[in-house]
Amino acid sequence: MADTAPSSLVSGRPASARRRYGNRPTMKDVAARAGVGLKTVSRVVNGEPGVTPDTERRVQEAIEALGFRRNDSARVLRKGRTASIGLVLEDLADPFYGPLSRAVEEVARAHGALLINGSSAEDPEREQELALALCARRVDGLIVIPAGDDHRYLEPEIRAGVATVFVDRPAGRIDADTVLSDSFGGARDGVAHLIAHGHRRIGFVGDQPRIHTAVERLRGYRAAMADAGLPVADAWVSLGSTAPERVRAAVAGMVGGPEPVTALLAGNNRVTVTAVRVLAETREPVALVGFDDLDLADLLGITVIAQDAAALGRTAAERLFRRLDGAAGEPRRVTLPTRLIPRGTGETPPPGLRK
Amino acid sequence: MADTAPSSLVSGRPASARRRYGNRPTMKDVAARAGVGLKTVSRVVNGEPGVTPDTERRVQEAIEALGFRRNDSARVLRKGRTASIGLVLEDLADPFYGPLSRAVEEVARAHGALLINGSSAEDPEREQELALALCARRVDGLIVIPAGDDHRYLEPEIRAGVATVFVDRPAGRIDADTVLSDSFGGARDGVAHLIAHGHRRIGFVGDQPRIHTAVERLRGYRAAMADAGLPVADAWVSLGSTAPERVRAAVAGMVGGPEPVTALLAGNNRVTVTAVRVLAETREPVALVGFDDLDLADLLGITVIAQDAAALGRTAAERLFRRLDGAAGEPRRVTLPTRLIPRGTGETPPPGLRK
DNA sequence: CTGAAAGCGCTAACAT
DNA sequence: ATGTTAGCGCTTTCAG
Repeated sequence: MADTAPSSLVSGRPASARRRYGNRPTMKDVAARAGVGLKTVSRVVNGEPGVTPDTERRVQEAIEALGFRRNDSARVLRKGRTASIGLVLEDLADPFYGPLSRAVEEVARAHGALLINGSSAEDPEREQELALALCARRVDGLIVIPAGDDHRYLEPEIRAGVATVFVDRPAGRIDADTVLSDSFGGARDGVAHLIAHGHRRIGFVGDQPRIHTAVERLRGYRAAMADAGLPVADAWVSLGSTAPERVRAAVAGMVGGPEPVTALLAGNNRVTVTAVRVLAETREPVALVGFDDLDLADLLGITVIAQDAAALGRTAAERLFRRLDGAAGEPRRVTLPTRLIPRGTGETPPPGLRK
Repeated sequence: MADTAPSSLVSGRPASARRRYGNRPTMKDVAARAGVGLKTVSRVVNGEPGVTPDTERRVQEAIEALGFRRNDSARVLRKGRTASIGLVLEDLADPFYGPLSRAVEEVARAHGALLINGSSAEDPEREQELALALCARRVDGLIVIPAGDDHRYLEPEIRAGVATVFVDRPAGRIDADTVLSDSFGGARDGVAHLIAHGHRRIGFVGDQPRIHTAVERLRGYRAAMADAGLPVADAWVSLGSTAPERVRAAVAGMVGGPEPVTALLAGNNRVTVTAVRVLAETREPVALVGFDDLDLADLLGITVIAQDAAALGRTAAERLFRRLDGAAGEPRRVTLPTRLIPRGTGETPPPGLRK
């Protein structure tokens, strides 16, 4: 066959020479089979006008017969838009981020875009690696839940036109659109709630201090205590890893120390879960308010400060697509409110006030 | 400037003519700035050998100065592999699928691939639309948690070389690699557990009958009852939507009917959650075993048949990449075991046997 | 209404 | 060690 002929002598590439994409037919193949020009196939595939019904039918038949499917990689290269966005989050397995991601996906879908997810595992390097890999794939936009606190590495990308929105935590050292929950206000409200129920010695167990929300929630905790004129003992505050062992030790220290707390604010869902386990074993009941709602928390009667993870994702995605649609203007910061849901653990009075 | 000159007269495209990808520099631009050939830039970017340290440095400088990042779309077009895989699941917000997806992501990452997620919302059409969109993007492989029961639409894709693995539920009308949990065995064990604790009238509330796992779990339920020589009243079995209202009605009917059940097998995590809520309000305690583990289920003392969602995802992804690495052979079906975790609700004896 | 030609940005194959 | 050329499969442009 023509296999050995120099390619410059044959206009078309012989079918047997196909290798890529596991032998997939191309528009050229469809055109040849339908006896039409390449562009006509393109028109049919993309539903563009200017094709007679008869021609269209012949092309459709060839498409069916060959099992053709448009190669979007090539399309993307030509068009310059991938109709996909990237989402860098901490851990897709975390019940907080699942709904957030799903909400982003729904907005993307409404805009005809696909979503590429990546988990940073709270590792700044991995966040950067992921975000840049997504940029190399030329996602149209990027939504980032930061693990690190320096996002200058994204500057060239943003300048090059990658719309970028930060969620849940603010960007570090760059100015960018951001959507946050009101961590400060939520924590303050939670602690005020405990104070209103008679507590004076209240502890706070939070995430690592390099995480923005952890610091904000601590601020909220301190603000509520200060507002009530209450002192805060050093032993009542513990920031660090949310690994169960660490949290367990922190909680145990607070309830078992010389100045034992009678109530606790748990800094996020993982902390809450462990705190509930530990407190189930204490003799005196300890009041608890957790940041982030949990499945089944109602059945367990856990009082929480709920964030709306889906709203966070939706808001961020909508802002992203508005930018992609050409919205100009300064980066904006949106803060979504939290909601205190009393369910029992937060309304337990301190021992002294008990009936 | 040369802007108006016909492009055939100028070797390079003037910088002002760039439009795509928001004005991004290309390798050509980098080459020009570094005063080297295009291929040399490619070598540096890809870490290929055969570049003097000095040349490399000059190229790196040009890359930095221009903020160049390789366009993977073009690379993909040329190489024929996208280094990405697709995962079509039901709902990323479901606590069962989050960990599954995360496990797939980890395996993908180990193979240098990105993961594109899509939620079918249990809609067969949407599943197909998503799967085919992923194929059009030329994902190297596809992992599908089926919503529909006819996957012949994937035949051309599979023939064209898209490695495909089904998880959690089997493929419909095509033969393909599949990874499942042992729904039948798990349900049978769960019901046997209840029978061993003295129950005779046991109900089953499951998902819609078009969902494979629902049917399998029902089979397991019936097998255990039959093994014990127990009859099954029609009123004790209810398949359908897992929406809270539907489940609530089904459970209420079973515990309040003329032949009230003393124990219940909940067909999946959503059913379990609602069942727990309903049963919390009944006068007589009703025993419960739930399919799928839940966060905090230990604190609530809910006995469950646990599936390992992460193992499901990991196993499927590993099979996928083995296929991508060239593994041949017939499609294989793997069934992962389930594990019964007694925590209380499944060990409650029926009223007659109570102390 | 239809098609030929150019080229998106990159890599493979082949010079030099 | 470095550069040149062709072409991945599609869309854009422009000519019939």
